[in-house]
Amino acid sequence: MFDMDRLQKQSGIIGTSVGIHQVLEMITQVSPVDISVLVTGESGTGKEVVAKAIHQFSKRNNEELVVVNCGAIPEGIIESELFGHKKGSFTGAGEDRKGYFEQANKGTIFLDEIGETPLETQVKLLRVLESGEFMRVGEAKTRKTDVRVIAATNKNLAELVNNGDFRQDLYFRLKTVTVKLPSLRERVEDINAFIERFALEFTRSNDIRYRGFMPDAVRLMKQYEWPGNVRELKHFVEKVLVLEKGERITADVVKRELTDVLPHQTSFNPALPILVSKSTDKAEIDLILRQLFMLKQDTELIQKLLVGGAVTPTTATGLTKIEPIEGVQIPQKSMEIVEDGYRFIRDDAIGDMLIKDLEKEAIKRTLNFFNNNRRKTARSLGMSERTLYRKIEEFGVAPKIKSRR
Amino acid sequence: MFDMDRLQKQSGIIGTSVGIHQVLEMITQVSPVDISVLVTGESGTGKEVVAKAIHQFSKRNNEELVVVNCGAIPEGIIESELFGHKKGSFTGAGEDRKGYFEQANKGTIFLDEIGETPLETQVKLLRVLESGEFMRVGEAKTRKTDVRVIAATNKNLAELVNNGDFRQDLYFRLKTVTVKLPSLRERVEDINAFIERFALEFTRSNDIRYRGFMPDAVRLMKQYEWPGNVRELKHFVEKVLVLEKGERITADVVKRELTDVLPHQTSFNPALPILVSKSTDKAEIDLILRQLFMLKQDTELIQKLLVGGAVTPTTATGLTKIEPIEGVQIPQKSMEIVEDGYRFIRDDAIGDMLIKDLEKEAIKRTLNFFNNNRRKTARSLGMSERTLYRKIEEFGVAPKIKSRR
DNA sequence: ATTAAATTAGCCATTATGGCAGATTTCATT
DNA sequence: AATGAAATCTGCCATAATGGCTAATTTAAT
Repeated sequence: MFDMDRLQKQSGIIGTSVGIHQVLEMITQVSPVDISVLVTGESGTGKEVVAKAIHQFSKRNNEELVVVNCGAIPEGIIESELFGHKKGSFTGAGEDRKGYFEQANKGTIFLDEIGETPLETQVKLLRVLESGEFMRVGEAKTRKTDVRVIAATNKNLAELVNNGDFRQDLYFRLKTVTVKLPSLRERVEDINAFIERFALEFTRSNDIRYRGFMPDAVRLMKQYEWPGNVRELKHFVEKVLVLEKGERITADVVKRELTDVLPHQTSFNPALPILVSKSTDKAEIDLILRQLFMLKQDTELIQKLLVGGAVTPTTATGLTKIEPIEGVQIPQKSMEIVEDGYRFIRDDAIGDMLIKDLEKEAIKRTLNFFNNNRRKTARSLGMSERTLYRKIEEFGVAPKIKSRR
Repeated sequence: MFDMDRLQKQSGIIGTSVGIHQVLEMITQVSPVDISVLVTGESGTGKEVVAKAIHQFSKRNNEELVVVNCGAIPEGIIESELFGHKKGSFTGAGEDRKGYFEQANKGTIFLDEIGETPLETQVKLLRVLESGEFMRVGEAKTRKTDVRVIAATNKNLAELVNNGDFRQDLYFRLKTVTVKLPSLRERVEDINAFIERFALEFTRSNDIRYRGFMPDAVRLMKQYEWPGNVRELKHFVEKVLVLEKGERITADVVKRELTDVLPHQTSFNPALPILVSKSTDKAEIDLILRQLFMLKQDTELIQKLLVGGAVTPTTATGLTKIEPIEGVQIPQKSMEIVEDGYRFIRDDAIGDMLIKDLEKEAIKRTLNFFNNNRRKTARSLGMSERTLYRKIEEFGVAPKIKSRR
């Protein structure tokens, strides 16, 4: 059994509450064992973080972890995505396309929102769970994969089974081991740690001064239900930090902002029309800041989707240019304002990575970039080929697949 | 000839109007025949939907459909994107790579906004259309591909030819078969179906109650010109649903919102900064709301463009290296990104930095982060303090200014 | 079939790292 | 002002890592 402190540190799981302690214990127990895991918990409780931790501390951690959000894949293509299909080649002439199960061979696949999977697909999931066998769409041949499955849901699967929306056999199969994540209300004592963590991360990466939260403000936050759990808390912390512009966060601020939060926050805030009944300049400015902040979150999502530059900025030609608004101090992500010499490392990584981490990632991704060509990778990174081979061995970062010319 | 109902159901083409009926007829006729198709119609009329339907019911439907928005690709890289390039032919071309025509071999390529293609590129398009032959950028070798081409434009190509902006030979080649999509004003009787469809989709996915549109409201909408066609109608439906907060949509609402529609809905109103500096009344508040709503739409447009604009998601899989255009296949790429280890280094740095560079930057910035505290920096980076001192000396990255505690 | 390029890993000299220690300085607390 | 803890800084030495070199093998292009 390995060190719980190390687990918590390396996995990024925050908290000292009993509930989270049980989760950590469960992770230490199930990680080394090649068994299916079902992670349950309300939306926003960190199911993916847990899945990642399990993979990280499993025997498969040098293999791939493939994360699939079953709820976000349209029904029409989900089987193709999961199991692959017989199609024209993408990377080579004549090769069929692999699905996620094939991609995750030897590794782990995380099926988030498993309760959203169509019934027809569930049959096939059960099969691959039990025997590792699957077939690509449009193909008769049975293929094999060796994948550890971690599934997650925020729904009551038993209820879905009763309703006929989920297969009982698959349900029993998945829930061999269940890790239940507590909601934020069930782990109130962890809120302090979350606040500090989110605040520091956000202020650090956005060049906002941070002066902390007043104790009574934190107390108020602990009394709130947080239907959106950790994710909602994160957004809330970030929001008030922006709105208060570097000042200490008081109970008044928290009270005001929490009472303005509606139970179901969607991508567009229906609170908007209610707030317009205020009439002061301050309220208007706050409203505008609030909305701009949410739009900023949307653009942040888009940035993430863009993967920091996989698409050149020129491909955005023709899009509306959003002008800075004079007189309104909106912090810009410092990634967009690159100081001289700070060019390679993400801002939010500073203070959060070992040199070894950097090295490993650099090697892995540069190898990818050069299609696993060792010579080119070594030259590009400024290390000897001999050393590269050793580090590939050390990090386990490249398959023994040959790549020539 | 196959079932028209099945076609309409599976393709998602909405409408019962004569115009749309003719389109469906045309699709049934051209789909099974390996012939080039030109899809014309105003912006927002659903040209891509038609292209997808044609592919779906063609003999090539088990092969790839590659969707390319020619208008969104910068002139400088369009030939590289379409035909591929030889490594080293320009900055960033780390390896040889295939273009869309090669990728779509045996399948279909949809060239949206074909009228935006540069003249020099048109020559090469004509060649690949006629003989299937093309050359990668920076390479002399002729390659072959077998691709069905569907092109689309909202421009009058004949006029472009007269102006010398489009090649006549390419034009004649493309317009062998033309599918002309009617504007929304030409198919007013389809507006009911669109409204219901958009309303249900939007309210369902955003947890908004839906109480329908009053008949006189719909009547008003049928009298509007809809310069932005179906796309504009969709945005309008969504907007009023949000502003009316689940109440039934009345003719007053429609009248108010339609008369408030600005001529260029995609532009950002620079007046906004001015407005925030004044006291506001209801009308101005409404204006603010509308501007903000349009901003939201802009971000939605960005998302759509990136996910579905240049390359269709169906081509996305098996990403083994970071390539600029493949970055557009965002959903799958982001799944790869959440793999363990892809967290610290900026994407555009890969292939462009030495390990020493990373190390130097990491040390420098982590020192900054810890206010020049050597002990904390060394611990954070996972190196000995002794080594840190040496590297500080080696890199010359810190002043001899003391910093304690 | 041929050839150049690439992969892979052993060997050994050189270089880098980390542990340790001690002198000195700085900071926070009382 | 006094005190103790924390931090800075650098020499020394054992160990670990790197890089140059080599050769056998494999792969891809022609």
